[in-house]
Amino acid sequence: MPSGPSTDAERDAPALRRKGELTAGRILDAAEALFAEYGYAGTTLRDVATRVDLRIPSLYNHFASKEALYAAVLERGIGPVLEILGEFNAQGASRGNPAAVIERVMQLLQRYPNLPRLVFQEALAGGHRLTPMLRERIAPVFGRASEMVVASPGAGRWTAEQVPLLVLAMYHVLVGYFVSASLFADLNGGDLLSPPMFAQQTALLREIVTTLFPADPIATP
Amino acid sequence: MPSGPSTDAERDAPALRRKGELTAGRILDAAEALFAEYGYAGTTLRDVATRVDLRIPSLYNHFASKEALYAAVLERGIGPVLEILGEFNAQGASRGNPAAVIERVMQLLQRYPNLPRLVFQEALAGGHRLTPMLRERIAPVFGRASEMVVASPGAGRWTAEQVPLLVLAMYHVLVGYFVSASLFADLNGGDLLSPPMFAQQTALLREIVTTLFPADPIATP
Amino acid sequence: MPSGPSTDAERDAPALRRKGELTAGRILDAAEALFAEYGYAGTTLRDVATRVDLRIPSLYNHFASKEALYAAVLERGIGPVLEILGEFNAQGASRGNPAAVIERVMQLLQRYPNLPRLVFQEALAGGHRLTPMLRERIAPVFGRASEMVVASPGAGRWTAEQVPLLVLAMYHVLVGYFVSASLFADLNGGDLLSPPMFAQQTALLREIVTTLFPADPIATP
Amino acid sequence: MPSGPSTDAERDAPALRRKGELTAGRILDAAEALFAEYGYAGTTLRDVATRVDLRIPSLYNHFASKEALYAAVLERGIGPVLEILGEFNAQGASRGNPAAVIERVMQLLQRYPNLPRLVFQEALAGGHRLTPMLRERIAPVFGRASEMVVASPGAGRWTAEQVPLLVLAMYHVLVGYFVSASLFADLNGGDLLSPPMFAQQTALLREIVTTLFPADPIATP
DNA sequence: GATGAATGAGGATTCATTCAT
DNA sequence: AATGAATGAATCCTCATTCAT
Repeated sequence: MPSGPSTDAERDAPALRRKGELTAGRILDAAEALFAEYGYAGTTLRDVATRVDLRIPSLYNHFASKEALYAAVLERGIGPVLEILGEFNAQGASRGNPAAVIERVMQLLQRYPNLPRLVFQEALAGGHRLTPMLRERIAPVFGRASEMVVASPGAGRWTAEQVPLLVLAMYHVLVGYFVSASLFADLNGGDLLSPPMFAQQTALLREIVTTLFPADPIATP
Repeated sequence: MPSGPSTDAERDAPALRRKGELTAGRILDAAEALFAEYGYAGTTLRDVATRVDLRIPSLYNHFASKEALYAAVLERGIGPVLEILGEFNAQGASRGNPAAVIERVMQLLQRYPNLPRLVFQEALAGGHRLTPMLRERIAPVFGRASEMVVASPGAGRWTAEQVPLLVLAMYHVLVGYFVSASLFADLNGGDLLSPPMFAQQTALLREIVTTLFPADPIATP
Repeated sequence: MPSGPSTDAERDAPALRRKGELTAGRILDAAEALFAEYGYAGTTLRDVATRVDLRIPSLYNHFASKEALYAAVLERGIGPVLEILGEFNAQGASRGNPAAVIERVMQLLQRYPNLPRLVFQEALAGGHRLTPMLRERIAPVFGRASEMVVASPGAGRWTAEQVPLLVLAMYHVLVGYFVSASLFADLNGGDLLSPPMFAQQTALLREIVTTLFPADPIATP
Repeated sequence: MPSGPSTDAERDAPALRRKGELTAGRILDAAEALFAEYGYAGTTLRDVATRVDLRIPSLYNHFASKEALYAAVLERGIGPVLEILGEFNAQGASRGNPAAVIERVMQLLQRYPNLPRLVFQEALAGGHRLTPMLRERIAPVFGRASEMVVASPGAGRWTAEQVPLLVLAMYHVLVGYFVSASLFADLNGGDLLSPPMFAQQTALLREIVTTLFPADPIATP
């Protein structure tokens, strides 16, 4: 049980901190959505402030600059995903079941739908704004993914040089799905982010992976 | 009898027009590269003008506004590709050889490396700036691609509902390759746009397609 | 019991608001003089800012746009005059003493010397920038002035159809005096806005009105 | 009968000159209307060129600059009126019939309806753009008008100091009628420039003048 | 005489940021 | 923590003007 506030002076300190963090969170939420949709240059602090019903200068009480806010958004968004991927790889790389990984990642992305778009914004811009730290943490994920593919039963059909490109391709299929959602809705009418469509995409991915990495090693003599 | 009156105004028009069109072309080149890299909001007319070694107001002699310039870039970039895809589909849909199509498209994209990035910029932004005209011309390409997949020999393994998602996935693999080039270089060190890498990617795609749509339907019992 | 929660945000609001309103007032003053002299198109925000010793963007902290600033100038300038005229008419229409009205209006205009020029700028431009609200409030003033003329003792010499034109003529004499001041100085050398000249003009107007509307109805059989 | 063009070389010279002057005239027409409505600053060469269906640089074949065009408009507009007023005064000053003068001026202004607005634009701006030449020619008109008033039979009621103000007032009544036309239409609904309204105004002016300067000096003891 | 292309100067407006309150 | 006021820098765009054609 938490101890209540004792002296008069510090009475509301924790409450305030809590409130402050709460506001910071709301700012991050708003900024994430806007950065994902309009990119860094296309997002203004005015937009962010409006969404949080604050005045612009108040944002500076929580983040030192627009760049810092952007970095925080990326960190908060990418960080957890990287961690989960990391854990997953740690346990599972040996078992090497690509289909299971992909399913897990789809679940992740469903929960963080802005993430793929943020990452793509970055990819388009050359990633120059990614914190070096973030970069350092993204690279190994790619590496481990490649290792996992190599270790998978059906990997025999692919050469060592093809594997990174294969991982890249899978990454594009996964992430592109989210990025193209609004354009696809425009052209085709279907809402890619709706649960049924999402389930279909997951199933399709499973099938694709199973085809490319047949679990039955007999198929690849 | 004097020769028919020729308006003074039109005397030297051709020469001027030629020069003007040339400049317009250079502006489009510069704008295309910049829009592809920095997006619409991240690109300034100052950047464009600097690249063409013109002063900003001169741009307005060729394009009515930044938006109009952007539209012209998209039109000039996407237009030809759509036409080629259209022709290709027209002839080939019957034969339905996805691998060949993909190879052809890779060649196209190699010649227009900015195109995929432009399209993804649009996809991220929701495509709101795509001319309705452009929209109308993109949709059928997707449609015909789906038809072609359905008509291909190895299509048996995929349901009708899966096909559009499958096409979307292939599209992401194709296009994403170009978009991620700079990020990939950062993480992995390899230059995706170098000829050898490019050849490898093409080969990989062929193999993927052959696996997903085995030409010999017997292979998929 | 603690006193009700007072939002942090509103703590020092009054002081700030006071300062802000003061600045807004100074901006209005400067803009009024400039709009009156150079018109809407001929006045730049740079001129306004310079007069108030502010930088241009600061103007936008007080007025949303140049148009909004112009509207505010008109409202602040015309509003009070319309109110005073309204009150005056309300009391005096019955007594119907045109000479008194004119004298009162002259005093008003002397206090708001920019007003006539603003109004004339608008008249020349077709009044398209007058707020509909302002328009609605100007019309009745003209109407009541006409009624007052009709009700005046010496009105007998003018037909009903002539009255509006007569009011218009008086309005032009009144307002034109201020508008032509600088041109008159140029041509004639006299300063129309100097007190003695002003007194003479007032006397002249009284005489003109008395002649046109002789208080002694006997003179008009 | 005029001699036709003789040698081949100069064949079309007069025709060209004629055509050029014609174009210049059309430019002046367009510019006059625009300057009258929007003022000097509010009128752009683009507007003028559009009205004449020319491109902007062509205007420079006829007028050296925007200022020069403005000066030419004023000269062409005010010049004839000044001349006519001059002639009129020359003959009539002795007879001194103000009512006749006013009627004549009204006819003039009806033919040059943009003139009053141009002049008022100038008055508001302080007349700084009036050619010195124009200034020199305007002043004497005012002077002679004053003399005429003094010489008129009913002048007895006005002091020498009042006369210039009286002339100024009459001038405002005359000219303001045209300036306020569009605003009046807005407020009152009547079209001041329609022939019946115009006739009424002329009649009213005659009556006003007759009242202020009774032809029968006996009436003013 | 007419015009396309080019441009310096300047237009209104927005943006990210700071500071006092 | 929140905000009104202020601002330097930069935004897109327009304007009057020139020049080669």
